[in-house]
Amino acid sequence: MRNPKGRAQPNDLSVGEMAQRAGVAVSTLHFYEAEGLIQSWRTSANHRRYDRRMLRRVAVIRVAQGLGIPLAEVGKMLEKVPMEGAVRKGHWSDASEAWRGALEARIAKLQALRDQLDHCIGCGCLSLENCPLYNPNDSLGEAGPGARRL
Amino acid sequence: MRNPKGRAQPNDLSVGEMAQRAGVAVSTLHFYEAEGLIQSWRTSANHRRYDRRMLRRVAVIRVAQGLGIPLAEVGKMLEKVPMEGAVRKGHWSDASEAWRGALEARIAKLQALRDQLDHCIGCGCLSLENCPLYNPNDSLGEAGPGARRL
DNA sequence: GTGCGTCCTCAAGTTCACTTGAGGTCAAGC
DNA sequence: GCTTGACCTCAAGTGAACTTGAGGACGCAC
Repeated sequence: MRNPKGRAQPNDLSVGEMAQRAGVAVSTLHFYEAEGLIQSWRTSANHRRYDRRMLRRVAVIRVAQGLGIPLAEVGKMLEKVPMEGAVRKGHWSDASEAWRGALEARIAKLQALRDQLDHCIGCGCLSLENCPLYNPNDSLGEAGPGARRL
Repeated sequence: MRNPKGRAQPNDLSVGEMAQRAGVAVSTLHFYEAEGLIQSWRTSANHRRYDRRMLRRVAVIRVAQGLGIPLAEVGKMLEKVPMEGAVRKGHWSDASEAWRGALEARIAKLQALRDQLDHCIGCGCLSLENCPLYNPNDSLGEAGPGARRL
């Protein structure tokens, strides 16, 4: 990506600037770029330059990370939002729609945990079968890290 | 732990039984035990036997895991509940109390994400400074995996 | 022309939460 | 007496999400 706009964009950000403004390490941006989550173009000195919209993408990635959603999922969601060309509001809302169900489920689960932690744990219903909280098979980032079965 | 009760407890569970009932792999139980999250005694054949209350501990661990809370945090919370002797309801509610604040915060964050995903992402406020969602420094499992700075 | 700061790449290291594998014990059933 | 199944230990591997380190390039300032 060697400056697709064909000219210098003084508003574009260097890695250092991006890192500072997004609150992440430079190495993290390198990593996200290698994973295809964000994109940059290069100056003649081979330095990265980021369009400001990448800031928004990074912010979304971090929020999702904070909620325990794996990068692969975030990546799928972000595919709906173009990196170049016009980004309409509709792109983002299309993307967000895909997450609504999972978010709702997560909220419900957390609320159930909060409301029932005393009672539910106290009464033993967390011993599995009857508990509304304990449902091993749900998706979107609930798998967690670690080696998985083949 | 060589049967502290001094006699066979026919209601106690083997690893296999525990694994099946808790919905986790046998290796996971070995791992949790090595981490001090659960406890067992051994038969004369050196096989593990679990008190039924360990089922509840495992369930709590799994729920917490599903919410992205790291094992170290879960361990601290579980320290409040004794592994042997009488477990009173108060033990669990004491333990749960420590989590309330963090759970509330998490719920609020998720709700904000749900309610504002369209608008917030669409309008660009996720570009950091103004966004109620994007707050890099909070605790209880929001750090995520990976190498950390020394 | 010599620092200094910022950037580059690529390989290897790290943490967490497990899983997998090799090699072995023990009790029950045929 | 041999196989089968469930269990044991200990070491090493795995995947995700990064970080750290080595070695080097570029551009500006003095």
